[in-house]
Amino acid sequence: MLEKTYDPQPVEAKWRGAWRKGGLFAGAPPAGEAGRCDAPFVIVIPPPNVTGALHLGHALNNTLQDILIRYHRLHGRAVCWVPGTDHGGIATQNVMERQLKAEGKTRGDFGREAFVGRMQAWSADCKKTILGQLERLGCGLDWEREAFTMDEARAKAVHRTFEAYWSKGLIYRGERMVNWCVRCGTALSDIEVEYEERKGHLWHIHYPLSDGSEGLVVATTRPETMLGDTAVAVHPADERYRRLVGKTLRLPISGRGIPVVADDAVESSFGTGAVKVTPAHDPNDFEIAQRHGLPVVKVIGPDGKMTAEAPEAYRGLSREKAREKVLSDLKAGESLRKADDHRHSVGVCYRCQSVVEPLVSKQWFVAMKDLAAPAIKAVEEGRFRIYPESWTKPYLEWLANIRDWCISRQIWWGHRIPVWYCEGCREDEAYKPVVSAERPDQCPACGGRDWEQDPDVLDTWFSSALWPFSVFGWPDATPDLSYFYPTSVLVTGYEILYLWVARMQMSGLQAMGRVPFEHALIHGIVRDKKGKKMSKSLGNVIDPLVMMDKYGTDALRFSLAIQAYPGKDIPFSEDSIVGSRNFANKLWNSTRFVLMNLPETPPAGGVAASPPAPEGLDLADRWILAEYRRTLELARERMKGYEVAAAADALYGFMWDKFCDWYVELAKIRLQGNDEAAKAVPRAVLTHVLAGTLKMLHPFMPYITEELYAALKPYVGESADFLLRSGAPGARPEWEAAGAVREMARLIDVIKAIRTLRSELNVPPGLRISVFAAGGESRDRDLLFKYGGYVAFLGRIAELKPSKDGERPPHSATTVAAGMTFFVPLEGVIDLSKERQRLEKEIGRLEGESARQGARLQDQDFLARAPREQVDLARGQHAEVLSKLERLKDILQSL
RNA sequence: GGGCCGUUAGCUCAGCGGUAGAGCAUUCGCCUUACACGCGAAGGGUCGCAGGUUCGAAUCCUGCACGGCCCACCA
Repeated sequence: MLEKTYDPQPVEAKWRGAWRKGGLFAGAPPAGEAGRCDAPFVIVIPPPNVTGALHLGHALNNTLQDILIRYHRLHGRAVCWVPGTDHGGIATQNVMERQLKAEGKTRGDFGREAFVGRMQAWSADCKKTILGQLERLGCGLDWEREAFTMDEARAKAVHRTFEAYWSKGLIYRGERMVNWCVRCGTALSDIEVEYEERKGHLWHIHYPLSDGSEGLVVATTRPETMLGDTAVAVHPADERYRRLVGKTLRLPISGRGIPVVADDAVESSFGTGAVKVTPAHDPNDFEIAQRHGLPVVKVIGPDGKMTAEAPEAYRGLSREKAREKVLSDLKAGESLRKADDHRHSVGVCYRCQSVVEPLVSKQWFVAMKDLAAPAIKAVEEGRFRIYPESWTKPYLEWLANIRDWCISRQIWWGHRIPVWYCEGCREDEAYKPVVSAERPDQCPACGGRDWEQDPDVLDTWFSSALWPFSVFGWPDATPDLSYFYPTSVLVTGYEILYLWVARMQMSGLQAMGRVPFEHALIHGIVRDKKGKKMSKSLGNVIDPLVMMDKYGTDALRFSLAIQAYPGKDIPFSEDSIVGSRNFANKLWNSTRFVLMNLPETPPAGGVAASPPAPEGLDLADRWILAEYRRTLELARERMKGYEVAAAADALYGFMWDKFCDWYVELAKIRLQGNDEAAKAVPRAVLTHVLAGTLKMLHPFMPYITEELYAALKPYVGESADFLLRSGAPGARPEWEAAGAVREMARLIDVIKAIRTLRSELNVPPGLRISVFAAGGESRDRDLLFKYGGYVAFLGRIAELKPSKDGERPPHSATTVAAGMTFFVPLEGVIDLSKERQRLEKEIGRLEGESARQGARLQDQDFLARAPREQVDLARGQHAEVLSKLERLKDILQSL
């Protein structure tokens, strides 16, 4: 016999081992060509970075994927879910460098090779940890396929892609304005910069003409960059400055002469309408400089300190210190005219949050326009769809306005750029380096053998972009690749829609000629209950591992799933897990109940193997079977549209409200009776519906459902080793009959009315009352007395009888339901004034409703234009309310 | 500056043309032999505001307010 409450830990451990041992999650292409017409359902995991442990975001992301994978496997599809991890470039190196710092060391102390070796060892540990945690989450990943974005096979894919882009002219190297993270010491791509509104100042600085006369005032938020100014720009149509265009200004502090130029990009209404131009440290200024042939003076170096090109007194100062000094020097020279408070957005590194420095430097880029075009087309032609659809527009707009992708990073952890420079030739202006994964042999130009590889590594997203086909062995033409590509759906958060999803689409279309996945399911971010992002510094992090320990994995999964409406953030708190834990317990106990009522030795073939004769079915049986089928259909429909949360909700509601609260209770009537023969039907129905619901819930709560289904298996006549191998749950239309849902609704109406009456009049729960029914249509009366047992059992009624001549017995309370009046004699219990109050309240409520309905039925427009069934419905409802009212008023009168 | 999403019960959210639901919280009553991680009952909302379309709007359209997010070169 099962314990009274569900204890997740031993159950989880047991099945985790059994699933792996049983090879439940292996997916392989069928040997012959025969099976290939049946497209498999395939997901590649968004590979977690090898930086640490699983967080709630991973838990959500992978729970959703596992739900889809298990759901499709349950429904007979061949499935494959590929596990793996991402080396995570900057982010991972940062974590390591922080560790080193704690030891008082830097990566420089190790040297490149030793450092990478250490990273390798450490990341291998992380990999193990993370994959182990995913398994603990219950993820049905095909463990044999584990991939890593920086393993040998993926390196091959990276090199092949680099070569392909290079030979097509899509990759180039150039001296351009990039976003530079001073702290990480590397360039970033445009989308790796986050923008934050910050308080700052708009400084007004006076630049005199070179002859010492008045000149003009510029406005800037970054005064320290003035040391690198090479011009001042004004709008060509700006009357205020027209006379100055072409003149030379004297740059304060450094004393250099710089020209005033006219450029359309200047907004006359902003600041003073005159812009200082610092081509080396501002993307706009860089463009202005290019248009006017201005020199580029780099005053801030990659280390964030002032360079040798800055005036002597500034060299070596940090950006921040330099700003202070510039300001005080300007003040001293009376050049600083004004300082306004000014809010503006500041770019920060998405990995370390430090302020990004726009810097001109030599980097590798991918030209994106030609790659983006097919990706746009794929959406327009319906080959790629995003769920929820609302992300489609931003996605397309981003692609349409795409900018070139800076792919080189000045760090050590990553794929080394496969480019080699011949020492003999590289000084040559026109020298073209050699692209090759391996060290080249002889230089084709000079015959030299002295090579140096480009020191940079590739953006981590470069290898991530290849993931959906690199995991299947591309660039080799493997059977896996032809069977599993394109994959079915990608599940991820909206925060990496551009960073990753778009780039996979582009590279997939480029390399394979087909989209890498047909659908993208975009989920939200897990936040704390106040809607704040979880972060260690805020101390609001909920650790999924702790939650799994405390409430069980299934509870964690279900609480995430039932809140995961597509695209919506999830405000998560421990409370939401408690509810799901309780639900798990509900499943546990309802199964316990069913098992208690089944024979100890299962009959051959089980109790639910063949349908009972339809005439043997009671109303409750027919009703639950109809509700069950409806729920299966609803859940499947929702899963088809990736409405995972809505599917979970449908199953939850059915299981708890319909099955447990009503059917199980009604089944007790027969199960607790003495008629042994009468027990067969509820046993069969309970078993059938419960087993099927557990199956349907299995993708959401795999452990507990596997455990419970295993206990139920002999009674279902099932022999498969795992639930997922036992076929999809089916309804039994042959067991159903029309009208059951309507009839049960009538009876539920009556039962609820009687329960309410009892509760409101404080009738002791143990007191078995008598109930007399009067009035009503014969159809309802027949139903009531035919199933009087239901009402009596659930309403705790000793006798349910027609009232004599429709009279109200003395000292009785009254209620109306299903078109009938019910009298409950309560001598000694009933408080007359309380009963009067109760009736008055009910009458008041009904009168309001009746008035509203009446007005509607008076409305000629409604009668003339609304569909017939709506009018009939309204009439029927009104009649019912009126009759209820009339009867209650009579009774109130007679009190 | 552009775009997207949201604004529904105390809280968190469903519903998205037929007159408002869930979970949690609250109140009352129950250890009714599956489950107190439970059962029964109750209270609580002019569905952000203003117009419009419609017989009928929380649901569709327009405008506004507030909140959030994404994008954009506001020096």
